Amino acid sequence: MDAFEALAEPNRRRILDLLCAGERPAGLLGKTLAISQPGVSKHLRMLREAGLVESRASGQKRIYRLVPGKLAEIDAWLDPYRQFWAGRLDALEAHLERE
Amino acid sequence: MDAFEALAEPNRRRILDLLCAGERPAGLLGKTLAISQPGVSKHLRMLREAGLVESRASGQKRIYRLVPGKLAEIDAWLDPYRQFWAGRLDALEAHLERE
DNA sequence: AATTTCCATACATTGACAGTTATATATCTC
DNA sequence: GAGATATATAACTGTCAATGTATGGAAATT
Repeated sequence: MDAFEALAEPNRRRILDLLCAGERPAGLLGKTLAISQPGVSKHLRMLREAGLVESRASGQKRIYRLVPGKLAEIDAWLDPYRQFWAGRLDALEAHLERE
Repeated sequence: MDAFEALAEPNRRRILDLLCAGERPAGLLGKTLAISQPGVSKHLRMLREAGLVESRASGQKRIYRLVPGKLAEIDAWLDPYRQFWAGRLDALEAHLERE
């Protein structure tokens, strides 16, 4: 499961949104988002396999935290597209098309 | 099909990468990426439904072009996460956690 | 008008994933 | 150590996407 696939699921994005505010135990994530316990656990597993989160044990609990590296990669992937919504390169594009 | 789902498929991202260099007819996209003709057509349909591309007819051909709006939305979604890979807010996060 | 080109769509198959239920494992409390 | 809590995993099911094959339809060519 790569990062793009992991982000395709809305609940997983909501989990990341919560973790953006700081690390959280798995159970709290499930309760906050009203997802079943096995549901959260599997989403967290996929987020882990995608490299988007990490976990550590703390007593009975597993505390999850965001790992920003993969999101930074996506941010970098977006880079060539930024020129489009900046709207600055219509003329350049037309020029390239002519060649 | 929303934009995140559309981006989950590697060939669709490659299509967008090609369109980033300028508009292209469907057939050329398929030939460049070595995808079957129905394959490209269906990927393009999903990209259209996700609002990531638009097409216009030109004779027999359908010319596809990038529509940057949805990518800009994803860019905006990433915004709260940028603080993480900037690495500037560890202290702030710890502070928030203490409350 | 017959043929070719370019593209979309219908159909069928396969595989992956989301959700539920039930169970297993580890930790904590008493 | 017995029971309760927190999490992970297994098994099952329904749904949907990805792909291949075949077909349909519009525009260009002859």
